[in-house]
Formats: sequence, structure tokens, C-alpha cells
Amino acid sequence: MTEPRPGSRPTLEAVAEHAGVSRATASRVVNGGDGVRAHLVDRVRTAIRELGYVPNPAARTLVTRRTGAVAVIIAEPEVRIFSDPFFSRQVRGIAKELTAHDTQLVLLLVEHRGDYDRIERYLAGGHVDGALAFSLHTDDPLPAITRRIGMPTVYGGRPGWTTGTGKGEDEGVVYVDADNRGGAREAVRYLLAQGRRRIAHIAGPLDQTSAADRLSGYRDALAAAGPELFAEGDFTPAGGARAMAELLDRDAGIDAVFAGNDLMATGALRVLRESGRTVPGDVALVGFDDAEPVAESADPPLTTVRQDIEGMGRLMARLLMRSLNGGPDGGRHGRTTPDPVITATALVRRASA
Amino acid sequence: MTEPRPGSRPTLEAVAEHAGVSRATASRVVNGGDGVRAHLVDRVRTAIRELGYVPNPAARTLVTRRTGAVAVIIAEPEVRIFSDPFFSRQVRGIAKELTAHDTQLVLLLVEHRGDYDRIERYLAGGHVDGALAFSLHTDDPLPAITRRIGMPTVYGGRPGWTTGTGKGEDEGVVYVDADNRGGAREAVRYLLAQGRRRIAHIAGPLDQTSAADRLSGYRDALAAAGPELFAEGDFTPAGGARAMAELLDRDAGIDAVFAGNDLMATGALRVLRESGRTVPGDVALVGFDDAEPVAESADPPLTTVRQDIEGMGRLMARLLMRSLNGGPDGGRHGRTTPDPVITATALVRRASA
DNA sequence: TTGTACGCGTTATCAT
DNA sequence: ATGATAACGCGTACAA
Repeated sequence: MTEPRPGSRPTLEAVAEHAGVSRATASRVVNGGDGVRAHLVDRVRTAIRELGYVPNPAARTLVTRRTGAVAVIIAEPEVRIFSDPFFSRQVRGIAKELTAHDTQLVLLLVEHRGDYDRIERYLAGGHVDGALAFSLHTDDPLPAITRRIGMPTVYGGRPGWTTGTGKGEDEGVVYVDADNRGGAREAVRYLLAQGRRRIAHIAGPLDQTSAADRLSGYRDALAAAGPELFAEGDFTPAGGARAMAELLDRDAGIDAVFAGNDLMATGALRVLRESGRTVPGDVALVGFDDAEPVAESADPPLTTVRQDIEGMGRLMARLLMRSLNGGPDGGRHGRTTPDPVITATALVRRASA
Repeated sequence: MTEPRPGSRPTLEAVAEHAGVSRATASRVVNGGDGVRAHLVDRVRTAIRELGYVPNPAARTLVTRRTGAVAVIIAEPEVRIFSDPFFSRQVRGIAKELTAHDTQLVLLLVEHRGDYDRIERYLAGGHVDGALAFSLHTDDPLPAITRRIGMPTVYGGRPGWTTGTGKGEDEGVVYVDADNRGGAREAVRYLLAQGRRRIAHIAGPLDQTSAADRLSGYRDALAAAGPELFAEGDFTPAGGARAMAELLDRDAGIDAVFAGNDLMATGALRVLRESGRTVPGDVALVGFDDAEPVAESADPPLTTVRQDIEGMGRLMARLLMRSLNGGPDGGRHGRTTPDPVITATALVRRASA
């Protein structure tokens, strides 16, 4: 048993010598061992074990030009990152999928506008092979950056500058999003089916596509059934409360509310109760997200539109890996850019509507 | 203006040539430019700009043996990661501090016991310079790993195998923790000062030091004032509800509850209300964490013990950077291992007690 | 102050 | 199937 010298780690060279082969052969064994006679493979493998050899990723990256890491870029104001488990779940989905592909996750948090310089330097530096980015606003500088330096990128949530049609500006933009419009439509139709007639909507910040798309779905469903009535919130409980108060002010006869997310729904819930109304007796309430534990532990528990957040994360990572590895044909066409993916939502019936 | 050839990036060599200096000089300028004549510095700087040069981190790592990245290891069961904003906040604090030190954050999520092999390979591979790890349980394999491969590590929360005395087994273990015991003591003393006499405690999982330390604080404060009465929860609303029900079962005369965290407090709140009791009228309730938005948006808003979670994250990162950079003396003693740090807590008075 | 030259550990090309 | 050997891009003794 050769003890590895403390401080300096054994190199491939050392392994080769220990196994009595050339460095080239040792390298081949480390990378799968194709085309190496079986007994040599064994010799090298035991040498690796005995020496405790671990490949040096920097040396490997230097020559292969691949890092085995991708960046996850989160550019969301504090308030949402903290109060919304959305990100944790999506990141978890991403992490699982990346792990399955032996790829590391480098987290890049964007606080200020000026941070984008740092991000650009980092991406341009070749620290990572690709990027995953979340919920971009219309004027976000990130797409220009990733395009300029040619970094394969998959977006979480439809980016603000796209139309959702898949044509024109959208060309080649890869993203994963929930069916916000369809889910909202289903929620409002459900309220209509319950006999509700004055259905208001508390929208999220309309510069976010998720909020805009949910508003669209609300309008789709309401089109024939009555005049629209909505106020803009900010995806927080406080914002939901403000919007709810405003709506009641504008129309005291509201008998149902579709909130753009569960957090705003809880704020609305409080205001409704304070106004003396019962839920769902006087006013039915539906949220969006099925956020843990908010939706279930609300009083009453929220009826809401669930989206498979973790699944969306996995999907984002999978699409990126596919781009990086050149698609299912094994890379014959070089890098592939898959189409956007819209994942299904499902209405979860609880007590609030 | 020389356009950089698409596909292959300019190297330091190219910059040197463009500026009419040697590669060594160009390298010096890239790394601060000490000891290089001013006009040469300028020449190199413009060359860098004109060529769009960005250093290759792999090449740099290969020779310096530093990666400029640290691992953040989170080994917590799903339930808590999702429902508790604790991690997001702490990670955010870490991210801020690391950014200030031009250091990247590699996120390592541990799902299964078997994942530790992967983690060990990763850490041993030299992908990162150091590690930050969270809330280890008593039998966590991570400390053995980091010790075996000599990876500088700072823990978030007192690790389970330490005693908190700083002696013996604790020797050289660096961690950052809130003053859980002191905070709990203050909470219970506050309840006593309010005239409460039958004060129960809903503890977290006692294999976590934060839960155990808060229980100790509860006992400290109660010692003289009455018999102890506690049940173990799991840091979730559902667990808090179960514990509360059990406590009421054991003693219907409870007039105050100190919950081990805010999420359990909300569960307790629900059970108290369902039992016909008012809060804080019949039963006063104090939580722990000052979790956003749970504590503030509870009904009534929770009186709770605040800990500066983001600050703890920053502190963890700072301690690690200090170890890596060899301490304030500039590294003359090689790597330094600072002492553990206990951060202060503060009682936040709201409506529940 | 500046330049020369070597080495970091690996993969890939080309002989053999 | 295996082995020399040339990159990969950079930092840094050491020399000048």
C-alpha cells in the first residue's frame, strides 16, 4: 500500500507508473476504458484505488473546454425569493437532474443592476457550459448577454420579450413555463360553474409574464360571462390585501376572487374576513401555485391551481443538457435548440371555493 | 478594432503580442499590475479591452491550485427546505459575502445517504477551495469527509457532535450559530414577566442542536418558576399542531406556549383556536425565527425571537474566506481556524403575547 | 522593471 | 491496443 503524500495529490502520471502502463492508457481507463485490454483496465483501476487518485478538473477542463457545470441565475427582488418557496422547489428539481448528469450547479444571485457586469464576465470566462435563468422581465439585460457570448441558456418562465407564439422574436428561445393562461381559465370557469357571477382578479405585477398570462386566462374565461374587474398586486400577502381592499371598494358585490398566487390569496383572505365576509360563503377564493405550506394551512385551506414546479426545474435542466450534448442523435447536428415547453396545471379543490 | 475570432477566445499570449510586451508582463497587469510601468499597464489594459480578453479560469486554477469557488452543502429533508425560508435567507447572505470576495457558490444538495459518496468525490477533486455546511445531525458523515480530505469547512448551526463548550471534540470546529439558548430563555422570561405561570414548550426535533438548545433555554428560564411541560414537534405547522393538541391533553390549564419556531407556532395557533381558546387572551404564544412572512402575517401576528439569518450567512462566508486567505496577518501562519461565533437574538413583540 | 522558460495535469493526435 | 508527445492557457522562479 503506497500512502499518498499529504499535500500533493497523485496524478494520472503516478497512476500510470504504478500500473506499469503509459499515461495515455491510464487516461483511457479513467474515461470509460474503451479499447483497452481487460487485464490492463484492472491494473489501472487498482492503481487508482490504491493511490486514491481523483482527476484534476481544471486540467481536464483546460483541454476539453467543458466544465461540467452550469449557472443558475436568479434575478428576483428579495421579497419574492424569501416568501415564495417557488425558487427552492425549482432549484431542487434542477439540482436533481443536474446530479443525474454529473453536472454541478453554480448559483448566481443578481441583486443590483450593476451585477450584470459581473455575471457577464463570469459567463464569458467559461466557468460554465450553460445557464438557467428565471422569470425575466421585459427589459432584462440577460438575454442580450447570453446571446452575445453564445451561452446556451434555458429560461424558467416565458421571458418578457417573447410573445408566446413561438414565432418572430421568439425564434430559438428555449423556456419552460406552466400553462398559466390555461390554469387561470380553468380556475375562473370553475368559479362560474359554482354559480359565481361577480368574479374579480388580483393580478401579479403585469411586467411578469406569469402574471400577464394569468390575467389573459381570466379574461378568456370571463369574456362571455360578465365585465372584468381586476387590480394589480405584487405577489405578496400585503399586496394581495391592498388589491382586495381596492376591489371591494370598487364593487362591494364581488362574490368570487381569483388571486394570481397563493400568497396574495392569503392577504385577500384577511381583508375579506376583516370586512365581515365569509369564505367561501360570501366570497369564493381561488389561488395559484399550490404553495407549500401556505395553500394547505390557510384558513380555510385554499382551492388553487397547482403547477409542478419541481418538474419544471428538472425539465429546464434536461433541455439544457440536451443542448449541450447535441441532442438525441448524439450530436451529429452539433448543438440543438429544443422548442419551449408548456407544462400542465391542475385545479386542486380545497375549502375556499 | 480587431474582432475576436468567433469560437476561439483570445489568450494572454495574444494580449501580450497586441500590446507589444511579454506574456509575463501581461499576466502581471491582469493580476493587479504591481511593479509594471504605468504606460505599459495602459497598453496592456487597452489590448485587453480591444481583444475582449477574459482569463481562462481552468488554466489559472491549474497553476495556482485555487478555484475561487466554495461549496454550499445543504443536507436537509425536503419538507424543511421548502417550508422554511431559513435556507434561502442564509444562502443569500452567503452569496452576498462571496460575491464581495469574487468567489463563486457551488450548490450541493444532499438527498440520500448515498449522495455523500458523490459529495466526497467532488470535494476531493479540488473543484472548490472550501465548504459551508448546514445544520448537521449527530451522525452526519460530512465532518469525517471534510476532515479526511482536509477541506476547510464552516458549519451553519452548531453541529450535532459538538458540546457547545468549545473544548474537547469541538476543538478546531468552526461554526456560526444563533444564541438559541439565550433567545429561548428571553422568550420564556418574557412570558413569566407577563404573569404567565403554566408555560409549555413545543420543541423541534431534538436531534437538531437548535431545537435542543432552545429546550435548554426554556428549562433555564423555567427552573425556578414551575414544572416543565413540553412535546417534540418537527418544525412544521402540522407537527406544531400535533404537539399542541398533546400538550392541551396533558394539561388543559396551559396559559402560555413557547414554540421552537414560527411554523410550529402557526400550527399551535390553529389548534388553540379550534379548542375555543383566544390568543393571547387565554394563551400567550411566542415563536422563534421571525420567519417572513409567516410571523407577521399570522393572525394574530406572532411575538417571536428574531435571529439575523442573513447575517449568519455572511458571517459563515467571511469566516471561511478568512481561513482560506490565511487570516488577518496575511497568511504568515498559513491557514487559520477561527473560533465559533454565536450571534445575538432579539425578542420581537407583536400581538400573540 | 521586464522577459525567458518551465511546469501545472489532462486529453488528443499520431505513430507504432 | 498501446505509447510518445504536443497542445490547452496561465503563473512565476529566475535571469537579465
